[in-house]
Parts: sequence; C-alpha cells; structure tokens
Amino acid sequence: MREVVLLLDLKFVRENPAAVRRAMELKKETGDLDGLLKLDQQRRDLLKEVEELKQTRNRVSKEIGKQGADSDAAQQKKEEMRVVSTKIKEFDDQLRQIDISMEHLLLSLPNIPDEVVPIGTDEEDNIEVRAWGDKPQFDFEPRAHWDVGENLQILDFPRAGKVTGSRFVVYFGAGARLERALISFMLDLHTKEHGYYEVFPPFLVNSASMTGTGQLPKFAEDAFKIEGADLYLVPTAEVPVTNLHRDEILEADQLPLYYAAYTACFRAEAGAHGRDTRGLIRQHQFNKVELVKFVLPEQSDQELEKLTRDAEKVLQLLKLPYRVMLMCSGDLGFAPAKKYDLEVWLPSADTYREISSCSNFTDFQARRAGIRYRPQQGKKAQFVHTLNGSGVAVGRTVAAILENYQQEDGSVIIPEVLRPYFNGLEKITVPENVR
RNA sequence: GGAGAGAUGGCCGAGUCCGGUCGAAGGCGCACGACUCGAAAUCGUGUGUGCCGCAAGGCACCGUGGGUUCGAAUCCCACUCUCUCCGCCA
Repeated sequence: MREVVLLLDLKFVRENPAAVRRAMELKKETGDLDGLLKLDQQRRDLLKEVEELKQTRNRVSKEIGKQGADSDAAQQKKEEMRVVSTKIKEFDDQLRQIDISMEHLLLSLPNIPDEVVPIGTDEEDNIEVRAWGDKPQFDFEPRAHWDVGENLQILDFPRAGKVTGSRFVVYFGAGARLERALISFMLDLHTKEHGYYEVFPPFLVNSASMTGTGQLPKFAEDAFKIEGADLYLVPTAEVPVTNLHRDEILEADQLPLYYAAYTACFRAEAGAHGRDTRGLIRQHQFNKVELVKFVLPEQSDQELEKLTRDAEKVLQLLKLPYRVMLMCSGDLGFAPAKKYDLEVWLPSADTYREISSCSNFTDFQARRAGIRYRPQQGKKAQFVHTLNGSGVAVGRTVAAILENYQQEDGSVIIPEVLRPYFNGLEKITVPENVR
C-alpha cells in the first residue's frame, strides 16, 4: 500500500508547526493544523500498540507452524491469537480512519513561501521586477482584440456560443493559422534554444495526478470532471507532465529534466462570473505551451530565474511589451513557494495582463506525487524540486498580437518570427466583404 | 465488445497447484574490496521502500481493495492495468 500520508512528510509539519502556521496566515489559507498534530499523536500511540500485537501474532503463528498445527498446545495458542487478531483488526480500522483524516488535513496545507516573497495581501502588493519593450504608439484609438479579430473574421464568438457555449471561441483562417503558428514557434524555441524535451501528454488525467500537483482536493470546482469516470480535463499541461515521474526515484545525474508540452487547457472558471466576459482572456478552453522542470533542491532557485527568462524570450521575440511581477504572499497561491507572473501589454485596456506564470514549487508537489532522486548510490532518496511556467499562454498571446500589431485599416502585421509559419505572409488583412 | 494469458525488488525471473522455514532463489545491473602498471575477465562482500523507536529493534509492502485463516506472494471475491487472438473503429 502506498503511504500517501507519509509521503507528504508529516515529519516536516510535526517539527515545524510554526512555519506551516505562518505560511497559512501569509497565504490566507485555512487548515486545521492543531487537529492534524493531535491526530498525529493519536496515530503514533495507536501504531505502537498495534505493532506490538502484530509482533506477538507473528511470533506465535510461527510457533504454531513449527510445533504442528494440530497439537493441543497449538489449539490453545490459536484460541489466543484469534482474540489478538480481532483486536488488531479493530486497531487497524481506527488507524485507517485517522490516516484518511490526516491525509485530508495534510493535503489542504499550503506550501511555505520563499523568504524573498514580499508580504502582502493582494495583487496591489506584487512587485515589478523588470519591464521590457516599448509600448506601441497609435495615432488612432486602438481597438480591443475581439473587435480586431471579428473584423478580420478570424475570431468568432457567437458561433462558438452556438456550438458549445460562453467562454469558447472559434478561430478561422489566419486566426487558426496564428494559433497553430504560435504553438509551433514556442515549442521550437524551447526545444531548440532552451534545452527542453518535447512531450505530448494526454488531455485527460486521473485524480491521483490532480492531487499530485495540488489541483485536488482544494480546487475541484475549478476543474472539468468527466461524468462517471475518474478523469479530469487537464487545466494545464503541468498536471500530466509533472506526474510523468510520480512515484519514481530518479538518478541524480538525470537532473535537471526540462520538458516542454503543448496541451489545450480546460478551466471551469468557477467564481469568475462577469469577469473578462469578452474576448480571449478568460476561456474555458485555451492552448498553452508549458515548461516543466525537475531539479535538485539546491538549484531550484536559479532554475526559476532561468525558466522565467525562457518564457520572457517568447515575448521578446514576438516584440510584445511586458513586465515581470514577483507575487506577494497573498497572491502567491496554494502550491508555489515563489512565483513570477509575466504580464503582457494590452493597448486597448491600457494595462498589463497575465500571460505566463512561472513557479517554484520546491518539494511541495514532489511530496504529494512521490517524486524523488537518489543523491548518491546507496544514499536515501530525497524529494526533487519541481517548477513550471507557461511558455506562454497561446490565446492571450493572440490577443496581445492583435492589439499591439493592429493597423489603422484594421489589418494586423504578423510578427517577423512567425512569418516562416505563414509561408512568409506579412499581414492579416480585412476581407473584401467587410471593407 | 468476445476469448485467453499475465501483473513479484533497478531490470530479468523462480516461488503460487500442495498456505508456515519467503522481504522473497537465481541471474543481470550497480557499489566497494582483492588480483593488475592500468583495464577486461575472475573472485569476495554488499545492494528495495516506507513507517514507529534515543537505540536495540519492530511493523507494513509480492498490481489495488476486501475476505478466509492462528498464519497469505501463495486460497476466495471484486477492481485496475498489460499482452495475444477475434470483432469494431479515427
């Protein structure tokens, strides 16, 4: 039996309750830490008793075997062991209940924020680390990307609504091409220039995978679940890719592992009613190229910096202005220890919008998913550190391109680096019938 | 969907009919040591994971979950996955 509870490293919580408590405060998370510690004590007491009983049973059963099971003495012992076994069963049942309760409590404890994370309550307290690019100057009023896209007849929201529902979109023609070009461009960049290994994972995952990366049990309502099956639509490629190595012990010299994966992503967007109702910003289904790393603990800090730079490179090559934000404790989220958001410039809204999120999960996901490495032959396996980042969200990139590259006549210049994916086409122009 | 076979340690693979001496033979791989100028070959030793415990030590794990039994890798039930053949299918 896989001891899920124990892989979460109860020891850490037991020995550092103050750190866990502070993390919960900083992240505004609620969890029953005291209840957990109490259960832990109960469990250990109970474990001691039941293991003694089991020792007795094992010993006596062996004796019965040796002296012959039909002897009188054996009959006597059998009688005694029947009682012992009943008791063991009772204790084991109690233990199982405690384990289940503890697992629930443990799974709802957030990761500990890195010490450099600024203390804060919401996005107002995030810190701008750097900004890149010059915002485009327009001598006309820049239009929102949905207007640009619909005018070009490359985005169709009404038809998506008919076919599926709200928060879906249909791409046509050059729009569909643009989406596909971006996916290819991003994958090519990360695999050829940044050393990532391409993966194409399933778009459906089981609950163990969702738990491993931290989507479950806390955020069940954010996911689309397949009715009648233990399957979820992936909210991000992070889930299938990180879980590739679930319950594995990697060799130290395999690390670091870099993966780049394209998947569609599916999010219920529960609690986002009325937000970003127009356009590509908040869809139930969107495409994303995700970067995932498995690294040595002592290297995760610098690996996050590299990962972030790798994601930034996409925007730099596309010449899209952006800024990098360091998330404050209150905006950090449940699983990361440290997180940078990349925010791209959207002229029509006169603001930056998140287009990538790069996180260091330290050993948080590794504990939940049982991902370890062996530092040295014969040494005890340790938890790896996992990181991931969008490299980057494709739908939002389309939005940014449509807005930043729009021309007064409604056409949109295709960023130079994408033109090889368009047979050299330089511009998406308004169809005749619209003009 | 139908018929059959299988799931054992890093890998291969015995053990399962006839329950106890099986945390599990043997081999490969790996580590250390010997031999060697060095290496290969050879020989020797070691080599799963987790939990409880200051320690000695103990407990659990042979796909998963239940059951029978004093005792289960071995018997029974359910489930999952893999493989082969047939059917169907992008």
